[in-house]
Amino acid sequence: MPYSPTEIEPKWQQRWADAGVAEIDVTAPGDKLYMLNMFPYPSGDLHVGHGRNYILGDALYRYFRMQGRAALNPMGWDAFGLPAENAAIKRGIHPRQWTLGNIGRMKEQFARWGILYDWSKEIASCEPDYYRWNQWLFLQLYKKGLAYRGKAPVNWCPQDQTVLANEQVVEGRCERCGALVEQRDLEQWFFKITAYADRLDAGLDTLEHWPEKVKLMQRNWIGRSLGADVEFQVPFLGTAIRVFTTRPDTIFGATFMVLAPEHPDVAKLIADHPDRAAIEEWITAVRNQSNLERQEKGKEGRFTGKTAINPFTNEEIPIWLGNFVLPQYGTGAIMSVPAHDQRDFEFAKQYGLPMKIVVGPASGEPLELADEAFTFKDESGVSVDSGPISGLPVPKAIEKIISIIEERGLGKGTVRYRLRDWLISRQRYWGTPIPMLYCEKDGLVPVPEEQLPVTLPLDVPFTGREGNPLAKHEAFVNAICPQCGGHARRETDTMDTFVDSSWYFCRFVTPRDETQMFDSRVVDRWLPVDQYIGGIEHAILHLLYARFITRTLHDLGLITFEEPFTRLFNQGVITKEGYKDARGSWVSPADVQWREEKPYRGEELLTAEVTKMSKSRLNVVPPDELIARYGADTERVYTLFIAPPEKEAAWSDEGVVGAYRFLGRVWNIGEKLSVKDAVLQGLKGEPTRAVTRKMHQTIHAVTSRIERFEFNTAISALMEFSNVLGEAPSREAYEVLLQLLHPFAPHITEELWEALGNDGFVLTSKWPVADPELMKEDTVTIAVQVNGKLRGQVDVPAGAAENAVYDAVFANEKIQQWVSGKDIVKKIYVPNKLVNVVVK
RNA sequence: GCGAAAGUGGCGGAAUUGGCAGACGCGCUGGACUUAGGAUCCAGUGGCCUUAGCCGGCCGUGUGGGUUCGAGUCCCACCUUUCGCACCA
Repeated sequence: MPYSPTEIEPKWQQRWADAGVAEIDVTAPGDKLYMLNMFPYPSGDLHVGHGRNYILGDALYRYFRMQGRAALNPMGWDAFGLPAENAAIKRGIHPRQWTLGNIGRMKEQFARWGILYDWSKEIASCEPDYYRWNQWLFLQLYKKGLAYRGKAPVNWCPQDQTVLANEQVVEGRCERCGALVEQRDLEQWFFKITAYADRLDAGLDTLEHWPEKVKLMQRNWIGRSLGADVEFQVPFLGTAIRVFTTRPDTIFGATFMVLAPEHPDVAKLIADHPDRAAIEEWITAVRNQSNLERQEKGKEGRFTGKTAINPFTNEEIPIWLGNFVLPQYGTGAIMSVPAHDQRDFEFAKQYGLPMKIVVGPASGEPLELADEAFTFKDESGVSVDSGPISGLPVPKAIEKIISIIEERGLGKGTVRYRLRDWLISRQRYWGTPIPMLYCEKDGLVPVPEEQLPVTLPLDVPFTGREGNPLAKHEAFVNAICPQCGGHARRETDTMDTFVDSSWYFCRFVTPRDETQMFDSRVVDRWLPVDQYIGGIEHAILHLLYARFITRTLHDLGLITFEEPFTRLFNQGVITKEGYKDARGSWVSPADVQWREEKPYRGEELLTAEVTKMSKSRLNVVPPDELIARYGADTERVYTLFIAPPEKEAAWSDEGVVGAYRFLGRVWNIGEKLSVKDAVLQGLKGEPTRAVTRKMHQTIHAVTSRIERFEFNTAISALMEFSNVLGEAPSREAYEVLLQLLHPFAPHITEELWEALGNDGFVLTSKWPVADPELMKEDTVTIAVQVNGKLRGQVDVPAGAAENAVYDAVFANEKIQQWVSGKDIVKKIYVPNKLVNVVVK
């Protein structure tokens, strides 16, 4: 019988499901292991690029099961979000219906890939029994002052008609739709993530099993910097303006001050300015610019006409307004040290402001300002012309000047963060309603916990215009104030979907609990998640929010851990060639003709570009055809074999057949072994010494490589083993091959396992253990170098004494040609398998 | 500009502690089987030279130096690419 995956795969998928092999009782004892793939947004059809993520997780899950671990592997749906609403507007289908339809299709797809999830724990964030706990969480944070409503300059996406978190703005554009983001002053809901900035930063040091890259990205995003707040007296105001600087050691070189145009003291400072109107006009223009526009326009400033006193030089320094000073960071005011800061330098040059050198190289050579500021950041620089800190290297100077600043009451050493509060409100329908009321009498009133959930009404019209459809739903908007019983208006903003995904991993262990967010005792047993798997695109947003919310849950006394994910793995994306026409539109591969190895559509030459697989680029490989032709096992093996899993990998339709041939060979060996013919019984005998050795080497290799996420080389080791087995089949070794191959190709291995007459699943069999003694080679090949050149090879028994190796080497005829009797052997090295003979 | 990672055949990629570079697979070449092959199986496959053939030799892991008996691997300098951040004082 030839290998026919389409016949065997559905059968085994059904059997696993019927046996409920992945369902786990979280209260039963066992060596727990919580595996988790980031729950997906149910956008519809999955392609082979998505498959990589889940196949990888499933292979690992099956491996841990065979190791005897009580492994939990749940799956759910990050089911709220904009695409559902856009589908509703475009196609008239309700977001819920669209979402549930996609979920159904994706579940089928997971099954066809042979992926095992514990579906008894499935959750969908768009269901009231899930999102009511979002609302409950919101109320707890509100009580603690960690959720608040505030007016702030926010990012507004004119395309999606909603505000965005800072994290969702990429290069000044909406991360989702690419529209240019505008700055607007709006009342919005925030989570006070900044209150946890220090803990989120410090916690990164405890994450030993996270990729360094992700930790670095988070660290940069949190942006902790040490420095000092210093007050500069402003005689005109009669008070001081406070600046933040990370380089207080350069304060003797602060020759002017720059305020953000939004700074609160600006109005007073320019009140009597002769050109007040012009300056105000400029300020308005700057305020309306996005960060991107500000940067593109270059540095611009206006002189206020007023001065401040440098507290160390006692000189009067001019106060300027500058578009490059950010209102949200530090105090919105800076002391400018043009000699030692590139931005200050450019500004000073542009407006002819004075510069003063106060740090020089440790060598003492004099400096001359040319086109750049000198930014000594370490011991390579020493303070000069700086009174009490002159002569000190930069780090020491910073330390000393801060203590002087504090002694003299001018300010203090401070830590500032780049991180800003998390804007969580969205003016969209398909999300968790924020459980707040606006009472005409009592103002802002939280919805009492016993009234949760605030259910999202389903009967709303989707026009795509005039903002949030929820606001037009009278029955939803009108409410009764729980405090005074009078009329209240319900908050119609919904929560950012990142709120949903910042605690879902806790819900999975007790997903049907109707009385609480989760059962703390069970959560404390199963969490933190032992192995979290997902794309690098979540390195900042999701992972930072999840770490933040986990800490708030900890502080609420609900859990005892602070970091939600012990190990993190980010798989790389799958790429494929796409084709663009002259206008830059993507062309369907079906319309591409190849002429002289170049892609054409009709007479038009197209350009080929390798990019991430995506629907819009028309370069997706749908798994259905692939599975119909080669089977899911082939896709699984190919996907894992293609490249190291953390790396980007280029999909190759030809490459797939390699995996298919490999499985075909494994199948054929099984055929030989299971034939009843007595003539072939000889094949079922004991494995030869060479096969036994290879078997143990392979067990060792596959085990250690799976543990290190080196799936590509784990599979190559299995290919080698099967090549050896093909020459000398043996049942014992073959069963081991099936077990080692199972995590990667579960269906074919189950089928062959059964054909050999075994009871039960391979999945539930015990992972083989390698015997180090049997792994060793009998002989060692010695390569001999004479004067650094390879001159011959000798086989010696493994573990031979040095003298025996030496004798064997010189008994070899070939080597003798290169060594004359007069030569003196100076050194002999026997590390593993290479002898190096050096002659004079 | 700042930060991080990576450069190995035609391609994806292997190479515990420095120890036979190119495992495994794709592709390619030749052969077998075929009405057919874009199916399957077998063999070969880094480059150059040498040989009737076996054998043999030289070069080779981005570039240039260094350490070492020995370097893809360690050290120094440089080049290139990718990714992340980007007026954060």
